[in-house]
Amino acid sequence: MKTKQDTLYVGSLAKGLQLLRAFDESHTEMSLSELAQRSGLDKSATQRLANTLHVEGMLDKDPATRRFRPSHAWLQMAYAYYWSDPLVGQAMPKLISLSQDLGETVNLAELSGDHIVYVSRLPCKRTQFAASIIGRRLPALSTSAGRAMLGSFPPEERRNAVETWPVIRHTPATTLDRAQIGDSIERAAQQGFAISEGQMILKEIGVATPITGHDGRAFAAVQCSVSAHTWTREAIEREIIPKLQDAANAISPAFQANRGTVAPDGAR
Amino acid sequence: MKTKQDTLYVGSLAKGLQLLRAFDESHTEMSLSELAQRSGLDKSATQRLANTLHVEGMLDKDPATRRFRPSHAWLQMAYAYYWSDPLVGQAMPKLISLSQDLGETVNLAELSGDHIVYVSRLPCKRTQFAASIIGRRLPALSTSAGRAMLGSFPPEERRNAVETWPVIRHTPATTLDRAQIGDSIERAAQQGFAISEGQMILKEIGVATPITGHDGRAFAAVQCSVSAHTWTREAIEREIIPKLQDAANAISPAFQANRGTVAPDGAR
DNA sequence: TGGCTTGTATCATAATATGATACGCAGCAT
DNA sequence: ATGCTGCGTATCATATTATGATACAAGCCA
Repeated sequence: MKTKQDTLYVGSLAKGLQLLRAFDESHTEMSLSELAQRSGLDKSATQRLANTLHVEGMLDKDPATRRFRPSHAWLQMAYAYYWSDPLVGQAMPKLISLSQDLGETVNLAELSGDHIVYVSRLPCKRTQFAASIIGRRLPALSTSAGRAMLGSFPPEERRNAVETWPVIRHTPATTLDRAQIGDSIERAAQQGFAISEGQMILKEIGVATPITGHDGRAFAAVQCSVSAHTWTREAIEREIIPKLQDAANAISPAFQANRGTVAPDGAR
Repeated sequence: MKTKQDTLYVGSLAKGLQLLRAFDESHTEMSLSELAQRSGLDKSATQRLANTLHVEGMLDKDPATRRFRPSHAWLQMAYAYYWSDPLVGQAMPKLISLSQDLGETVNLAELSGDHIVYVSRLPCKRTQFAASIIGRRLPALSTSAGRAMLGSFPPEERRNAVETWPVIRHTPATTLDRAQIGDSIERAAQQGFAISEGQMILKEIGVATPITGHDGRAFAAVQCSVSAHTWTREAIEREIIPKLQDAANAISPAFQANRGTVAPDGAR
């Protein structure tokens, strides 16, 4: 397979990254052969690359079971990321206040292609584990944050997103009908906030307001997750939305440089 | 340079990782030549490897300035890490309660060689930015968490650590005298908790209690950071320590498998 | 014991990464 | 304008480097 580009593309490195990517929610530690399977590399390659990653401190290896798992270095990557993302530093203090004020879980989400990524999470109430850890990537169309952001896009782009961006069923309540999703975004565009219900977890309501750059285009959102058992839509609009909007507006100052996440040249 | 081991060590991959490691607090986005400088690789290598990382989505590249920076993928690494670390899932709920209860910043720290790593952070009060983000790595000897953990080690090992583990001055108040550090750890061993003051940030007090495995050996700690302006040592011992200990004890159930972070064979 | 799977080690081969070099394009000072 | 310098990009012949088939060892189950 000559695959991608040519020179100035180092296959070995790419394969090593494949190994790293083989770890996820349901594959938290793997034997050599599992790794080989999941990464699609042959045994020898896996052996060499995994060993390298181990020696370099990217993978821990249980001396007894010989299984690999992510090392602390994976957390340090997040640490480095935070410093590099100008938004985080700006937003964090306001998010903390907001979280204290609301007493509910508050998140910061950024757009990443057609998904959103939770960049910062401040869990308050007891909450689902997955809802308390950063780096989670979800289809933008299925999240309040994604919809809030899309609401700030020009209509044409918005339509295109609604038609082509991915949607995956996570709960029985996940909206798969793109027309409905479009409506939701339309409403977000008019009201300046988005509410979604039970899209990822049943009985979980997401509320989000967009953080916009100087061009009025959103690239992030302040999001809040509450339980449908204790909150009604009216109460949310009355007590949460205003504070969310204040926070988002406080954060959206002079973010001229919207993160230039452009696909590498022609590829992908 | 034949350097490390031999076959079954893939140099290109290692070099790629070097590039990733070149990013830190003070180097958040870099041009090609900066990257080359900081990683010690020649221009061509840097070019090829950085390009590969970009194509693979590990580095974003600003199309205008041509500078590289960490991509969202770096956060997803943290996401994967969390699932792989059994401690986090166990601890998170208790930490959230604790944080709500205390109204102060609560952290979960793990031992990583002679350093500690903040694995989870729940910022409450307005706090230093660095104190609110995960993955931070600090010399164990200079932190309350590290000292609390060391307190659970057998005396011989403890002594060895006090003598050989690294210490770096971060504030004028950082304790550099190893005898004093030894005393502090001694006290931690007896009392079951450690308090440190102004080690990393002036006027910041750290309190920590160890999370121990079945063998009585600590591998993590619950930590709390408070301001010296509003807290006295007495108040801390009276109001914070008991709750910290409760939390730590609640978390330390049957953690038989203490994280086998062993140095790769003979190397390093 | 024998057959299975999984981790580890070895080795000849050529494919792959290498890094020197050259080009184009900025910005900047003259 | 002109020439200089620094930077990102592209090219190419070379041999260093990664490759993956194979063989060996160790544990596990029947």
